[in-house]
Amino acid sequence: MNDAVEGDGPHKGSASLSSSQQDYLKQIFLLNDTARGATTQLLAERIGVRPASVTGMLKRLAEEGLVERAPYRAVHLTETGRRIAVEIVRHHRLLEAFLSQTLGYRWDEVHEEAEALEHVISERFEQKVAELLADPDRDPHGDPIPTRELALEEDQHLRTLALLPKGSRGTIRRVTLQDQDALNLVERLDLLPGRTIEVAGTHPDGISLLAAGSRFLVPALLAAHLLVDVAPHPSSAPPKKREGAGRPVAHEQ
Amino acid sequence: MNDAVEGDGPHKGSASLSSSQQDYLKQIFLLNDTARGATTQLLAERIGVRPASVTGMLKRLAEEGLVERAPYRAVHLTETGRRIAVEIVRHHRLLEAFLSQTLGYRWDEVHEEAEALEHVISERFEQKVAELLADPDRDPHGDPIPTRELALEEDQHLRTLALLPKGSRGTIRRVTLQDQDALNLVERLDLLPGRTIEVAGTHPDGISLLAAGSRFLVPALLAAHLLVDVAPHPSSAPPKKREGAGRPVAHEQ
DNA sequence: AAAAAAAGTTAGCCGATCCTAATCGAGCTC
DNA sequence: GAGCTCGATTAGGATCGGCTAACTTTTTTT
Ligand SMILES: [Mn+2]
Ligand SMILES: [Mn+2]
Ligand SMILES: [Mn+2]
Ligand SMILES: [Mn+2]
Repeated sequence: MNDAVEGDGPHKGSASLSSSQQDYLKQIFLLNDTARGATTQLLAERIGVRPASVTGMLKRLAEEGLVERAPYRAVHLTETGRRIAVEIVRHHRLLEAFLSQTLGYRWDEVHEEAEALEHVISERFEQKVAELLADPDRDPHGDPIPTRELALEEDQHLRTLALLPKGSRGTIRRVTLQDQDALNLVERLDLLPGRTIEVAGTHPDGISLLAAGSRFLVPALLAAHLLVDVAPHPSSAPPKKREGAGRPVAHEQ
Repeated sequence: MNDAVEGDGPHKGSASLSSSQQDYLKQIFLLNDTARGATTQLLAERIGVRPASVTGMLKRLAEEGLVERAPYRAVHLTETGRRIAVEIVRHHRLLEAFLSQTLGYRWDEVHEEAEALEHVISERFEQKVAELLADPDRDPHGDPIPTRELALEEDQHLRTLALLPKGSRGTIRRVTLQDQDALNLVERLDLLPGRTIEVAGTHPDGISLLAAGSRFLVPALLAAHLLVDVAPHPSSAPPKKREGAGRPVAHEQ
């Protein structure tokens, strides 16, 4: 069977690739600026297949000039591959914003639907949605939406909550999680993008937080995935030395 | 590869079938209340595959209890198969209404996009769109949208423009075409659903029409696909004997 | 009713994507 | 630096949904 959508256009657009290929490219892209890089195993986990399948697909993608790889090494995207990957990330995040804002999806419901739709919508759909939402630059999780020209803003000033010293204050801007349970917890704790918080203390198993008057513990695993826009520290509270393991933050979408 | 979406639920919902299987069921449904029925050849044409592929797929669908067939005969849907088919028709038409009304797609752009999206949206998406549009009962082509409970209104009072006698007046309600060129022509002639028309004369090669002041010829092939809500004939103009071949009207979606 | 035409089916094949089991290699441990 | 361990690859196979070519059945024509 040929899952690939028609339209083997001149520019090798994402439209000529199967959903599966698109997912591989997207995950390679998302893992690329991560500590370990896009390894066979991580890709297998993210995509939900066995490592052997990843090896097979990477070979095919390499043949098509979308990735560059050396056996036993992490893969990298070619420029063409990267363009397609970013295109899909744009679809995904734009769709999440759309589902949330226009269709009234709950915060934790958007991801799954976008995961399937991202491969199917046309450029026209993308365009119309972008218009309708007036070119949003963030999805509901705070992830930046690549522009129409596929430029992707980097969140250089954001810092992982897990690494903030006691006394830090700031605003949660991104939640880089996709696990349903984790998302539900974030919602129950009201730690959605926009929420202002203050670090009340650090512990080996998490971060004690002050937000909206109450104080509670954010598990370390969760804190590693909350990116905070740190407020310029008030002169009265000098920054403390940070602590906690610098576990790499893996983004989804 | 396994194209089928997960979710092998208890009720054998459409979600456990591949897009391909869904398209077969849909086309069988649409051809079923047609003169020739769902034959291998017609299915092959509609779906865009070779007849041999249709035979193969029908066997698989029969094994799964979705169709009943006897070799060399037209296929029929089982009750399960029908339910799934109608579900997909609902998705398709609801999506067309949505693309048109919410995203501002042009009349002739909606079909193709809906063709792909129909297999991918969740029940939640369907639900939210139906809410947003306040349960529309027609898509932009005038095709009835099955209800949430999958009831499908029949257009018994509508008649094919091709068969109307001279002097008939009425309102175009449905355009059962999907060919892009044909759709464009319909739009140029301004024969969209809602347009009031009067038959000025019948010819072997088409129907002469009075609409919005101007008079023009509608090719027979087109006229066969325009369904008209005929106005009660004014007492002064007695109905004439009809003429023209009773070519079966094949619907898409 | 025989022959021709059209429609449908079968057989054999292919490519895409997944799997398991077995093997191989890279990089850390001692 | 010899192993050991874990990650990666290869080999072989399954399934799905297409295709072509050849054959069979039905339908139409003569
Ligand atoms: Mn996806
Ligand atoms: Mn997101
Ligand atoms: Mn379809
Ligand atoms: Mn329609």
